[in-house]
Amino acid sequence: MGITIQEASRVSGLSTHTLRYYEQIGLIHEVGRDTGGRRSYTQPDLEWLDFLTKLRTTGMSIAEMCRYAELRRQGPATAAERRRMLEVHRERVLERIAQLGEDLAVIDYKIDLYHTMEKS
Amino acid sequence: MGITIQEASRVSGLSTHTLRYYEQIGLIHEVGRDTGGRRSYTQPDLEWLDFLTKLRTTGMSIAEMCRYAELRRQGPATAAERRRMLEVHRERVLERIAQLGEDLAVIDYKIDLYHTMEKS
DNA sequence: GCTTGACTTGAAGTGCACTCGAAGGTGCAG
DNA sequence: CTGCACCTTCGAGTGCACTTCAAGTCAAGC
Repeated sequence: MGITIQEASRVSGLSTHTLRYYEQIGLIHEVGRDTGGRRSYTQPDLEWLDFLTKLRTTGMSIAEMCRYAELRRQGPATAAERRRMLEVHRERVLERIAQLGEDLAVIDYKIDLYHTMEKS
Repeated sequence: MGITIQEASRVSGLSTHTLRYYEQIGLIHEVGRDTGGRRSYTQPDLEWLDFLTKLRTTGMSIAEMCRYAELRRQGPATAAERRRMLEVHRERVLERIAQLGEDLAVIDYKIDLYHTMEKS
């Protein structure tokens, strides 16, 4: 019914180690097991992993992701709180992008200086 | 002539610990000392720290910054190599910004979903 | 039936970038 | 002259996010 940890690793881009680690700390809840006790990842699992990865790459800490995952497990009653978490995170990402843009401008300026130096 | 490590910390936004650490690993070369052997930071030191901080916040590793600092110490002959390092880094930053933008769109979409959920 | 390779678990280890602690030196206020 | 804050060096410690290890289990191919 689901796919193996190897395939889930390939699809999600996370190592099998990381997949087990995420499960252990409660980021992915109760991944199903086949008859031999092996993990079996479903489509919803993979979609959740995908979203988790986006939170990670945008700089959310594992601890905060755990908090979000826990709220999610508690069901629809926590929807508003989860939304607020995402909104707070969204602001952080916007700030980060703005900061990167500023710093990039300085780096560009430096590169230009080097070009000028090399030509003269 | 220069300022104390406390003042340099305030101006640069780096802790005194970090300033000493950066010096120890060779990121800032030969910070001057006063008669009592205390560090004395000059304006060029502070400008260099500022640039280092921009490299850091844009994700350059300490190891790569050390490499850049070493080239800088070797003088103008290494200018082209330093420029190339910055150009490579620049590409990484651009990619990072693009990635953040994409992920942000997904987060925005999720926030929207929550709004819809809450209204219905 | 036996080997091979991928799976399971829990615990220990790694790398990065700091961050802190210990032990001692310096300079100024009272 | 004494206390006190702040400086020095060097080495050890911390937190995060994995990553690897050790020891054992299971299914498929020869």
